[in-house]
Amino acid sequence: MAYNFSEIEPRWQKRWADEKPYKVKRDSSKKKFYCLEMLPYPSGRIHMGHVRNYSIGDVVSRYLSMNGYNVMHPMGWDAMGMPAENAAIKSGRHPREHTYDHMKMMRVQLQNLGFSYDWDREIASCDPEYYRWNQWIFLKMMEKGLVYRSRRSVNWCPSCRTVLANEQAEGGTCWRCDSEVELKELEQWFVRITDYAEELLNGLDNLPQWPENVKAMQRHWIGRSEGSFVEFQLDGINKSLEVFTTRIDTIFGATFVCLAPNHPLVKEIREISPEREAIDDFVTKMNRMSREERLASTEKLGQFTGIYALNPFTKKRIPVYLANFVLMEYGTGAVMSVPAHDQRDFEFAKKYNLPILPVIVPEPGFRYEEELTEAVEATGVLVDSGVFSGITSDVAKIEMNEVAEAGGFGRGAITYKLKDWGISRQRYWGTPIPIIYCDKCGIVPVPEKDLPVKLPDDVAFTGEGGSPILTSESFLHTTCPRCGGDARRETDTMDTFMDSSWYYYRYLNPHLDTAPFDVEDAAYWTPVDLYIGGVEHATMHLIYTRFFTKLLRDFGLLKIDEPVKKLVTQGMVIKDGRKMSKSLGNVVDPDDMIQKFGADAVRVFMLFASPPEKEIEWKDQGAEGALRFLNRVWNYGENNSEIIQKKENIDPEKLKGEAKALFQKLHQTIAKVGDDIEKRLHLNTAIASLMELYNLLSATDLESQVSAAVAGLAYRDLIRMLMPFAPHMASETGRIYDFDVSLWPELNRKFAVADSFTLVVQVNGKIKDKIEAEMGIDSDLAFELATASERVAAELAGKTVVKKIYIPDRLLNLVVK
RNA sequence: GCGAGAGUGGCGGAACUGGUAGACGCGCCAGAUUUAGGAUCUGGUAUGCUUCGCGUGUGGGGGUUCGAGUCCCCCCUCUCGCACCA
Repeated sequence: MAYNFSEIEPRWQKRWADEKPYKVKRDSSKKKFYCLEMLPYPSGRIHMGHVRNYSIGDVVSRYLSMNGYNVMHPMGWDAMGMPAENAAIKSGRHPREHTYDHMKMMRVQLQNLGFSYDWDREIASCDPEYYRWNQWIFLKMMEKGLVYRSRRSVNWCPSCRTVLANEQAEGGTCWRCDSEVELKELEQWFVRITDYAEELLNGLDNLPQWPENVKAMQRHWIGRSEGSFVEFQLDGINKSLEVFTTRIDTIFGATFVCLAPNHPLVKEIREISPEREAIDDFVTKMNRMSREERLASTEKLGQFTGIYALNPFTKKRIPVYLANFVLMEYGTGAVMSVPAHDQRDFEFAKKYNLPILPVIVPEPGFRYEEELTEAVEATGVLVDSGVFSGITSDVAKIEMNEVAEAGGFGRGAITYKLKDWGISRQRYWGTPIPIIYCDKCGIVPVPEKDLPVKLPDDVAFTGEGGSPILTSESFLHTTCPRCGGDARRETDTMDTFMDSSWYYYRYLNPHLDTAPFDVEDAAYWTPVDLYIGGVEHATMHLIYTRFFTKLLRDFGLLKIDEPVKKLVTQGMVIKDGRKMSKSLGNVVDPDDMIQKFGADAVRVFMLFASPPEKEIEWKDQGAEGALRFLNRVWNYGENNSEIIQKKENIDPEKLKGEAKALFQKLHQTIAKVGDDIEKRLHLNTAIASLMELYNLLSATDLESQVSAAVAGLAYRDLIRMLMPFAPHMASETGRIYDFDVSLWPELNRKFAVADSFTLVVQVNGKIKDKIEAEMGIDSDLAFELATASERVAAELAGKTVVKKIYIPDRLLNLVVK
């Protein structure tokens, strides 16, 4: 009879839910392993990406448990955020109801896949019991001076009606809804992540088990740049402007200065400039340009301001321009332009006929043409640079910084692309920022004893007039904790990336009400040993979460510097060569697949088709193949139940022939599968070798008693090794034939090697023959065997062997003349 | 443009330390079983030729080596990320 997954799988799932075999406790006598998968947003349905992500984690968790590790394997919900609130606006139902319904449905789906979570540790970030600690962390940060309020031009999504972090507005569009992002001035709460920029950058060097591309993305995101701030006095006005440059060594070649069109100084300049109208026109034109248009073209556009600046080194008077390529978000929003040595400045100078003045000789003997065709960006030796002429760029940078600092008009400086993290969101479904505004006392933090500040229920979800929280009278009005007078609450909520920055610490003590988590539990369980998730979180979540770990460490709660030892970013699950999406109509639903092939087959196919980092194409035929394999194994059991149940003692030393070969294959497989899971996470090759073991087992003749005994053993161990991949089928098999599937088979290294090998004989590097030989033979014996071969002998006839290269147990190469 | 990674049969992929290229699976072909289909089982499946054999072959070209999918140099293509970052 075929393996009846639709009866067997639910039965085991129920048993696991009832008996909780995956519940864990701190136990210092055991080696711990913290296996974490990125928690899902409760959208209502899990998708194939989740299935893949969680299947990988489940194999590792189950495998290590079977090997005696104390494995922490939790699951929870990133449950705040805009979709639930948007749904509430449409349906009138409270976001909480949506969210809890969704979590319930998805929990069932995850249980249907047989994942080994300790469900008693489940968390939901929308639970006040959880977000109370977001608020607590916020207050702690405030105590340490790590949060501040500031009026800033921020990324505003008109559709979501909220502020977005830079990371959430990459490419000028909202990361959630893709609408075009606008700039808007708002009072916001900011977190000083830039205080940790240097450590976040340097820490990457201590993460050898993180993928190189993720580290590169983070380095780029942090964007450290060494250079100088230099102040330029404006001619005839008592004002100065500050530029940032990494090439102060080229300052004698600066022939103009450029400002970002939205630079604050522009307002003042236009007041006194003869070019007032032209400035206004240009600024309007730039503002009108969409971000897309701006990105599409690299054409340099500029406008003379009518104002001149004085180069502090040369005292020369140079024009100040507005330029489209200068970004207000970076450095000071102003640059000194050295067209001879910067390509952008060069293009600008060409277009507006500004002088180009070379001041660097990149290599000895280099001559400048009458007319440059492009900027010379290499460093070298300074010329025409006053007292600095003749020294190298490197030295000049240091000396010029010193001169600038002594003269009070500049200094060496480091800038970052990383910005402080704006966490205010003008939405309801998030953690309330625990702040009270009092007319007398000003900004007052909510005292710790009053936490959590809970989300109010008396709100209307109309989709109009900003955050729904503004409709709650009970929430808005409060009393000042300092003076007791009337006061109002902060109505902004936190970016949900705050929630997900530390959730895996809360799993340790999900219901603790005196602290976010227990310090000693954290000392035992952290860091996370393996973290699996999508590469789309390479910058945002994975930078924030590293930042939070450093914060919590500095609060005295953690003893680690980095949260995650090994990071794996799994590839996408695609269909018909494309990303699955509703609009393409190529979405594969996990529930349908479970119904069709069973959870075990779905899991096995997902893991078998590709190594984790790579993309994977969903194919029903592939899942069919996985099911076929499980079925074959199942049927072998049914046909040979006696020998499987017998459990005879085997003396490996006395084995011969087929029995010995199978025994050796078994131990080779134990070694290989263990290595593949532990060292490389190549679950595809682990499954392949299990298939190989089965293929040999099914081909083994069971006539002799010894062979049958070894086959029984091999079958039981095969099932044990299948347990992490296909836990339902393995559990049921173990139950039927009465053996324990909770332990990984013990490896006998002595038998994990074969006793013969194929000696490959090459002559001048070309394969001439393959000869079966005993393991461990020496070079002379190998040569003897080789020359005994007719084909090799024919090759050697009449020639001299000049060199013999013998690679033990593999190959013999004879170099002949 | 910059950064990271990848190019191996019809397809997904394997080859871990420079040592038998194509494990394992999908698909396909043939056979067995079956009234038939499906399922199952057995065998075959890189390619060329003069096919019990010989040669060629890991995107292209060169190099190092007794030996290269693997190491080095140049080029091409693709994927991902960033993108006027001063």
